[in-house]
Amino acid sequence: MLDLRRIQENKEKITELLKRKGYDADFDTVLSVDAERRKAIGEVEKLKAEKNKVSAEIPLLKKQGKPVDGIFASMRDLGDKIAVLEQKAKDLDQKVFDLLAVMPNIPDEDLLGGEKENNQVIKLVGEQPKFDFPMQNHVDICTKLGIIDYARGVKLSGGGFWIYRGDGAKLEWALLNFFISEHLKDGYEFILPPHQLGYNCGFGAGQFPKFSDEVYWLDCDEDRKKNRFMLPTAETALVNMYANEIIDENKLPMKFFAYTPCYRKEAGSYRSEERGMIRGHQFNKVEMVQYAHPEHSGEAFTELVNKAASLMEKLGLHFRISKLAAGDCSASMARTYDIEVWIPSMGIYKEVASISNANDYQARRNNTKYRDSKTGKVQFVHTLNGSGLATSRVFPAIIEQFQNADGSVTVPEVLRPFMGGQSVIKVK
RNA sequence: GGAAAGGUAUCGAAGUGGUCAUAACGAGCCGCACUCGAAAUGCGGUUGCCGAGUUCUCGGCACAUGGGUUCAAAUCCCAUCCUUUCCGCCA
Repeated sequence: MLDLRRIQENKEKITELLKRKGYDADFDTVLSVDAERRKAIGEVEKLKAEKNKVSAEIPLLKKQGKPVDGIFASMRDLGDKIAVLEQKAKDLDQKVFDLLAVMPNIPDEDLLGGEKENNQVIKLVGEQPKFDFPMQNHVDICTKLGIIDYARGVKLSGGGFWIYRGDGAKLEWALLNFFISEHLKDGYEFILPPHQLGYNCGFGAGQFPKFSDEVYWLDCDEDRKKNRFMLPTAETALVNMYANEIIDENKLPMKFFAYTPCYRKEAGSYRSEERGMIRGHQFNKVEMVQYAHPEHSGEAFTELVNKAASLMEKLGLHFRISKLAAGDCSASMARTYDIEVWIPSMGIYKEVASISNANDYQARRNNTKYRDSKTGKVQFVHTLNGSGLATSRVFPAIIEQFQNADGSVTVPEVLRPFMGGQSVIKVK
């Protein structure tokens, strides 16, 4: 949610920044509706003040035995007038809210405008592996090794689902355990949230109302606001834990991570170009979230990027870090860096982690505040999130980057303690 | 799923149509006094949102949420949500 006061003061600047995101903001409409709203509120409050004044006098008059019937009649009229004006003010307030609710976050000033083509690679780690044998893609390798059962996954649930089995399940679980153990070392609190969330969580995270068709809905009430949905990322849960609360300033920054599956419709994506588990309806992810003091959210962002990158480095994978152009950042985010892993069979880098700073955008939507000791005022916190990491891209990258001539796959050293010391996955 | 009780500030809790909503009473927290210091004690302070003029003041709103009755609702009525206890069912 954008700050209307800030828009009022910096209309041109913010309009220009949002243009970089490809969003054409109509601030004149919101501001004029808001002016109407404030005027209506002024009128209502004036009448209410009068009503309150007279109401306070009634018991005194009664005590003195003076007649009050005439006053009752005029108060009834006043009440009717107030009701009409109040409804008007309420409608205008809702209108301002609705207009603001669909506006994306303001991108940081150092971001380039435009979409993916303007993303900047800011770091390249390792190098593309060379194979002196015919390279295979991860779907073929996994199928031959019997560690991912795509066919039976489809049988159970349709396209976009698969079954991890045997060493595949062990490798997946080892990855998650490795991530978890690293985050625990860094002092992040481990959270296992519900996988079904209420509408308010989607709104608070900034995914609703615009993108509410991209998640799986449960229940069958016609009103979506009464239903729950399967979380598309643990961020949606973590970022709403302190909604409507005032956090002690000295508790900031608060650092969390959660493991959950992520459930996404992924409607309209090109399955044929993204074979195997590159894009599924359910994938596992460990997600990091920080609640930060506004003055220190930049440092928190760097920390999250470094944490995600260090996981990739410890796995020994070749990857790069990209700073996203404004138009490639999601609506809620002011800045995003992606960590992208090399998928040899596709010849491209695929996102395994996305680290973002929402600034106060999410906190404004779900009312998450802290009391500032300097000013004594309550203010919105900054929320940041980052994958740490999603396995569904890391898994194929491991399979492909660490494949051997005989069709086996070498297990990264850091994962071996979580796989009972197993160093290679081969046909049984 | 059935029954009962309940939801008021940071916490406990009083208030059962108006003259007790910053909201009694108790605790916490902050400041001051007493003290060499601390404890104890005493005194004072301690909600958020919105609007108007803007270092302060004035006004409005908020007693789970949304409606209703009334000149007037924390209080009466309806609906919804949540909590606790008991019963039933159960991985």
